[in-house]
Amino acid sequence: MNQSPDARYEELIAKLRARGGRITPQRMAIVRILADAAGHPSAEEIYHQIRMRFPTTSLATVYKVIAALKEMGEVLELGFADGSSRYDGHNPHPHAHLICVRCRKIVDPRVEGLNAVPQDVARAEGYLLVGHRFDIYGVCPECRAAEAQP
Amino acid sequence: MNQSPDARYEELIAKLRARGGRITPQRMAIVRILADAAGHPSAEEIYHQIRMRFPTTSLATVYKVIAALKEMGEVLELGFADGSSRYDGHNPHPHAHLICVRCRKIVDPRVEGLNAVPQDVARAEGYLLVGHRFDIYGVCPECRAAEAQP
DNA sequence: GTGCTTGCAAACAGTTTGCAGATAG
DNA sequence: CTATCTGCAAACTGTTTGCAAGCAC
Repeated sequence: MNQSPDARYEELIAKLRARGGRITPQRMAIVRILADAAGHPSAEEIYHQIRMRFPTTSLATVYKVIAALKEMGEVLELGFADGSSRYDGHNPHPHAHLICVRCRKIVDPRVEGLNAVPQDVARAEGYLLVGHRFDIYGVCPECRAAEAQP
Repeated sequence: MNQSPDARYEELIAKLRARGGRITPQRMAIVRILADAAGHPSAEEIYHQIRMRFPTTSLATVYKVIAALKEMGEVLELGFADGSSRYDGHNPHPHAHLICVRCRKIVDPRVEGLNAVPQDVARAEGYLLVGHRFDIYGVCPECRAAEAQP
């Protein structure tokens, strides 16, 4: 999961093809953006980036390609209460996220001693574990500095 | 926070009044439902319960009253990716939730060794902690039994 | 050539808002 | 009496869907 953007790109394209999917220019571009992304882009952000190279690409296509990758378990969707979503194409397994409430930046922090918690809690209550989500909300260093002298 | 439904009801009404709010029959009924609720009702569920007693109450009023209680920090909103929300009128502080992906039931599980994690992670990354959210997804015992013989 | 994919536009759903009339204090 | 609250209906917003045309294989 700590592979290079290029390797991740090739992997996703190969998995799409193995599934019987067709490799269109739009799909290549969307997968490229997901593989290169340092952060957790939204559909709109992917859409705007795509438009630089393929100006006729539609937002609907972005959603459809992401949906296919989600079904394959290769993209993690972080859905928010306002109906918007952000996507992680690098690490599709549940992991903690640190979210700036001011600039909406999302990073993957290192978290200790959490791995067994979901399974332990589920078992204790008689549940079959399916997944989990752990979001920590805060103000990032840049936004703290910006708030200091507004 | 482990008070009786009646005490919680009185507390919420008193706080609404102290804020200069007016205590209408609709507000009394909505606060009653939140204070009595064992689970985490949705706006629709509150709306349906209200209608048994005050059949002219509108969904908009339910949302407006909940919004006022949220602003006062007395109700915790759990917003989901589909745009829907569930509300906890008992414990407005962030805490873990165990959510059945089949029947959507939400319970508050006991979780060990998590208290310091959000603050530790935020500090380690230079963030100012604002809050957090920890959802564990699973299939509840009742739904597991139901799935065994469909 | 076949059938998956694209792009447009309309639909969707829970929530929010504007406003006129009702009402708590 | 007057400012807040209610209820209706319309608006909002990111996402999803239906369908005809396009294109990968």
